[in-house]
Amino acid sequence: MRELFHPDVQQVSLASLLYALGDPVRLEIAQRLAREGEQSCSALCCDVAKSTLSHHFKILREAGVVYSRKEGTQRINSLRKTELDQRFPGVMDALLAVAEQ
Amino acid sequence: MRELFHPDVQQVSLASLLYALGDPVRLEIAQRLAREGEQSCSALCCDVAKSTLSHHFKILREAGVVYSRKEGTQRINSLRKTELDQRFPGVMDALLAVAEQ
DNA sequence: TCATTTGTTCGAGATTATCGAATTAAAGAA
DNA sequence: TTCTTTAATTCGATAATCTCGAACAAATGA
Repeated sequence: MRELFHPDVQQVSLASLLYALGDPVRLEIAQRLAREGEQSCSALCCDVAKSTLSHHFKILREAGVVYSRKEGTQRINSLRKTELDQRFPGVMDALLAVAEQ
Repeated sequence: MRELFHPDVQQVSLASLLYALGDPVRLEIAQRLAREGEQSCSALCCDVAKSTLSHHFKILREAGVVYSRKEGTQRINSLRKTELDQRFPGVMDALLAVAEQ
């Protein structure tokens, strides 16, 4: 498993961020990473094929939402909250607060 | 031109809202409606075909972002800000503030 | 070395996006 | 009324993206 690409969040557009979060599965992943902290892809298993989940993580990574580091045979994902807050002040907090209901 | 469907914003999911705003053209439309007030589709002309623009408006309408009323040969669009604020507290304000930069 | 676990990549079929052309609807002029 | 203009939607075709299962790759441990 080779290292994955992570963009500089400062280079990410708001539309890209919203696109990444504009899918029920991806939004739930972001929400759970925020609430439960970093975890592996399999721990976040949603009811989609694992290849589809991999695709969703790729989109989240490329939008700067998620950072994935490898640890053994798995990949641990975390929300890039600090960087997102810097680039998009108030946005993640508002989204996560609404998603909490 | 028949009347168009407008959903109850309370029934709209956060993912649907983000999906609708997760496109550069649609995000710009929402942003301009917020800043400049209601206006016709043609006044908002972006550099896409008008059939594509019509498609974008349909998505914005169905996500509860935009209300369109007919006036003569044109359609006047407005942001459903009050209802969006009620359903998604703080979200539109945060997005519009970031989009301002 | 071999099997297991965890994810990614590949290839195919389904869904969605974009465009130009045709259509509909309202308004105004002849 | 009939014709023209303006504004936007709908249609049909092509392009791009999504989802899935199957195959593959990389690290772990028996």
